[in-house]
Amino acid sequence: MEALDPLPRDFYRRPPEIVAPELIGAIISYRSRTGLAAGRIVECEAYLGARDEAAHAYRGVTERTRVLFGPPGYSYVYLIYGIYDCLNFVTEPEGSAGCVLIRALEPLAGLQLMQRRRTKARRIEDLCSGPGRLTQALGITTSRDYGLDVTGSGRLSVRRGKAPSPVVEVTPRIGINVCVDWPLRFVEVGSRFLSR
DNA sequence: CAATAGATCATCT
DNA sequence: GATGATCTATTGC
Repeated sequence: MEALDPLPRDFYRRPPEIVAPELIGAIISYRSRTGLAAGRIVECEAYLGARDEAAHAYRGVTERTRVLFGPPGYSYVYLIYGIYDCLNFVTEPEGSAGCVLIRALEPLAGLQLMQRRRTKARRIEDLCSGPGRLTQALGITTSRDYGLDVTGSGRLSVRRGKAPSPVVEVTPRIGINVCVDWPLRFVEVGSRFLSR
């Protein structure tokens, strides 16, 4: 797993609607004190920044959205509904604020660790199938993991997946109430590990 | 199986 | 003071 190269910063320095479909099949790994956990991205969504009313960056720079306007290839983590953390990767050149929300993973490594963090998950399919679920399974939190460089070998990294490339399908995004019809959600066709 | 309520708090108005 | 890029448990058919 460590043998695969991380995706370079240039990969992220492009529009999120281009980066997102290419992230399907890529591998996220996270090292915590208790061990390593990793999964393959099977579902994600693009958020476009200034041209996208559903994006956090739409209303400009704030304390929370600061990293979104910085250089690409960093983590944007935030708390939603007071309970769950959501993981995004910053795209676009510095000054422009696109990002990709990771919505579901196919668990690959550290399954036992994930299981321990998500005692409510009864099946493997429930471990990482949702934005709040995967952060819980990996142990990612807003306070610890905001603004990490994911292009190196730090505790959070994203690596290119193995061939063959997955078949990707586009659908509208989930859980928002503006720009509802925009085709910016990307999933691996036929995956058992998607969110509902 | 589908619909719905409740949890819970950082961020923004 | 209102509002979420969600998840789970519970209720009802």
